[in-house]
Amino acid sequence: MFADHISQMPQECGNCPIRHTAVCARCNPDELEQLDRIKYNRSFQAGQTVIWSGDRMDFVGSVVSGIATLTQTMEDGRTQMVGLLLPSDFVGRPGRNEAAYNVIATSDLVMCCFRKRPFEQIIRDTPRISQRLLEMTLDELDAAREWMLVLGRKTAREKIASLLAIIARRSALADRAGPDGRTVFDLPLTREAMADYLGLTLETVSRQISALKRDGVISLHGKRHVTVPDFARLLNEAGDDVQTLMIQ
Amino acid sequence: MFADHISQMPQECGNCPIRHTAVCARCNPDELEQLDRIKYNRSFQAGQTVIWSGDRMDFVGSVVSGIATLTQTMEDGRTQMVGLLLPSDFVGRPGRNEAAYNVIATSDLVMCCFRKRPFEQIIRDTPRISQRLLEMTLDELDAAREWMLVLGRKTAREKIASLLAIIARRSALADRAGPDGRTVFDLPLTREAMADYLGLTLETVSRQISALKRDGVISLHGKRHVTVPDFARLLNEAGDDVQTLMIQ
DNA sequence: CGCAGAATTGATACATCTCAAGCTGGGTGG
DNA sequence: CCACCCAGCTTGAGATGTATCAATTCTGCG
Repeated sequence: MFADHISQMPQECGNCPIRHTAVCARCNPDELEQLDRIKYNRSFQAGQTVIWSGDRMDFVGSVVSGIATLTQTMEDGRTQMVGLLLPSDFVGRPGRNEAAYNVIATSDLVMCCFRKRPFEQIIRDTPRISQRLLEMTLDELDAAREWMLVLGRKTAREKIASLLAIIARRSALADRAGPDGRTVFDLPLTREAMADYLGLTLETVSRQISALKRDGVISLHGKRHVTVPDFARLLNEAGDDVQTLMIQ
Repeated sequence: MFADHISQMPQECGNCPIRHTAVCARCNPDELEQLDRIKYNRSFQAGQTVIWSGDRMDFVGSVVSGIATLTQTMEDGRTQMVGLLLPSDFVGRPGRNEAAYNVIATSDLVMCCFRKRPFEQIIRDTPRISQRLLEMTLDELDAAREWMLVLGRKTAREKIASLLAIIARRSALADRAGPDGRTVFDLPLTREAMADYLGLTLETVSRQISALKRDGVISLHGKRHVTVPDFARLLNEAGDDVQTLMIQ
């Protein structure tokens, strides 16, 4: 097969694309230097598994570029995605030795990894890092709770609309071009991955995307490139309170 | 109606039931003294709302005794529970001014509240507190992700079995009496609250509890007192990997 | 060109919801 | 002290949304 992973020389933090958004966002030069000493880059190809649930994990790290998913699996194969990792998102848990979830590269992926033991020591000594990690973890918890509402109470159509809205908002590619407020972005997930995100089957995902297209809520160019002519309408289809959400 | 809330004199931290499990768990006497200066107790009656989503929130705090729920609501009234708060659980988010969820007392409830501004200053200055908060937040995130698997991929019967197992494990009342390994505990939730936890209707909850009873997985004494003759069987009904989970 | 993975579409099955009717047990007031 | 009340719960019958099983149809790529 392919090389299990492809090590790369550490990059300069100075021109790192996630320098001001990742766990190191608020580090001063001295703290950055400390992290630099224990870091290394790893690259993965689309489809590769970064780590299996239950495996020993001797690093934590940040997604530098690309997309990965966090999934849980039941014995009979039912799969639920529990995290969607975009650049600057943090992977792994300080103080835990084994991975709790499968981490899979959905696209080609670059990660900035820190050796776990020294990283644990650094967060003990460096409040600016542990507080940034707390902030990021609280954000993830909020996102997880929003996701729980989607999983527990929304219809298939609302789920798809919610996912599209979430991806549009998180995706750096998304921008409202022109005064008409169209939103354009690429879907980073297959239909099956979307199904695992939303607790649906891939057939239901496909049908609901077709329905949203038929109803003019979205239009597709290819399978992955999405245009949303009216973002408020999409939020409305998601069952969200449009007033509250458009403000941000 | 009732008094909106009933203030009480702060209790001594020394004999506080959550002294060694809450956010203050690892404080030294000096740090405890700092927290003591900004804390106050509040009591709520069963059914009372602690705070509404969107309301200004000028405190954070810990559940001292009793049970509360965190819920999200859609405009049409659909409700999803996103947190179940037991003694020592933390409520509120440092750095946020408005509540993101409804917090409702399910039983009579006592909270140890900290004024938000000074608390935010203290966690900036006191690594032992912010690191304990990070640890608790990571635990909550893990619980939320487990819950997402339940919501997204489990059947109604598995959902009920999962909830019973979760409550049994978290409940202080639960104990394996005798060598036969029976587990006994009280349900702290109505059928409707269980439905909101699991993304079901209360009728489905009722039917599935009846089915588990009929099949001998559980027995009920009254509506709330549960006996589990064989905990491994309950975990099996929950769709969980029994090998992994019984070890803890 | 033709293959393989990804996606779409159709027909049917079934789990859960919805609507509706009773039941139960603990508290209250006559 | 008993009857009644009512929130919480159970059970039933039928409706419905999503899953399942099964063909096709795309699409990108060697």
